[in-house]
Amino acid sequence: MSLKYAVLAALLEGEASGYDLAKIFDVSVSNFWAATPQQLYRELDRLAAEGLIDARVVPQERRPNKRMFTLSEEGRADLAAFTAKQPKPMAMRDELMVKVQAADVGDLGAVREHVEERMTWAHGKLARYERVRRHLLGGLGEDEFLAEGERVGPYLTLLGGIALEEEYLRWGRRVLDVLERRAARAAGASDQASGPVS
Amino acid sequence: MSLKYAVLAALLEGEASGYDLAKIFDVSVSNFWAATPQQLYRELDRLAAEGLIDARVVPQERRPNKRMFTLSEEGRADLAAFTAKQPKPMAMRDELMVKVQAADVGDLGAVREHVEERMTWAHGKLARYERVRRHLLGGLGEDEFLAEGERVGPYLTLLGGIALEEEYLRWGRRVLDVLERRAARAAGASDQASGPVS
DNA sequence: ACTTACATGTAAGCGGTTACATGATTAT
DNA sequence: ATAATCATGTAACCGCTTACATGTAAGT
Repeated sequence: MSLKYAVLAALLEGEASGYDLAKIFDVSVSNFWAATPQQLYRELDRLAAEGLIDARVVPQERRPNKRMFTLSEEGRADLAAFTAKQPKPMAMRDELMVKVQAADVGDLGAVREHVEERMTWAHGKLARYERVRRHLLGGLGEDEFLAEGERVGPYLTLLGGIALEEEYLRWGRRVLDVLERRAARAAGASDQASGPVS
Repeated sequence: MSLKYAVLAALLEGEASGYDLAKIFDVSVSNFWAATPQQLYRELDRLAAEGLIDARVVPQERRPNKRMFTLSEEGRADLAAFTAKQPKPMAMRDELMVKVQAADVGDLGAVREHVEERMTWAHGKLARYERVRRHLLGGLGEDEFLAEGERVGPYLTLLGGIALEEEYLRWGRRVLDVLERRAARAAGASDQASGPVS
């Protein structure tokens, strides 16, 4: 129900095609709103039908035509009204956490690998976030930007995303440490079962 | 598709009714998997039909009968196999973040209030997590528990939840600080427009 | 008197996911 | 050669959310 507003908020940054939005959602919005390209295309159709965004078709010679979308005045007003309404609580779904929760009765080694992969991913995300951050700051120092910049919203949500990934990394290191000790203990226990080495 | 495994993992803790699970999901699983009671009741029906959990009806005199569920051997095996499979990436949907993202063109004061409310909520959640934590540790020190405890999974996901909420609080303080300065600046700008106070 | 806890259920509708389909261009 | 980028779209299905429905008992 409010992918709608995530899209309108993304269009505050300026005109974009469905494809552009898919990328934007992938690199910077994904930290608080997940959406697939298909969802975006359908949502854009609806928003255009509602008059909250304006669409224009840009013919291209060597590529498929594209539709570029801009926020309409109605869309901007609707978005502004949305900011005043009570937000729904955050909804999260993370399979990795379910696997960690069940790690003791599952495959300890596999879970450790999953955690490692997620940490690698987090590093990549942080690198991309850092680039977005520099782009947003546009050469200004953070304090200057926060005091003088036109829009701080995207910067603040980005800070949230960065903090989240960094926290994820700290947590991941802890988990790996504990699970490794578990695996060692299990190995030790089976050594004992088959007779300790004198 | 894998509320399924979140439920099976929750049943590792022991027999529970749908109602019990709703509470468990509310106080400790919610940090990585959101589910409503209705979802749980339907999922439990399915899991029982699949033979992954065993159900028994407990007649009660002064209350509605309840169905108590336990993980079956098949369920335990299925869950163990699940831990070895590649996890899907985390999916998050947070309206508050969308509102912060659009704060500059929306209602600054309302957004600040939303952030404050969410911080109050986070404090409550942390207090509950702390209680769950002490319960899990069962009097042991953390290091002891991690080395000797039977199951560390639930403790590790709890640590993740705690870290997440603490991070949320730090981020929230930052956001409030910046948005307050914005509001002050806006007030200052309108002072200037209507003539500064000498 | 009112609210919270206990304990489950049906049904409609919306939103999200997955599979499939097309087809040129640019980079490795 | 192969993969990735650009650029959209349809259709089917599954899962999730919301509203409604029921009824007792204990606590404030």
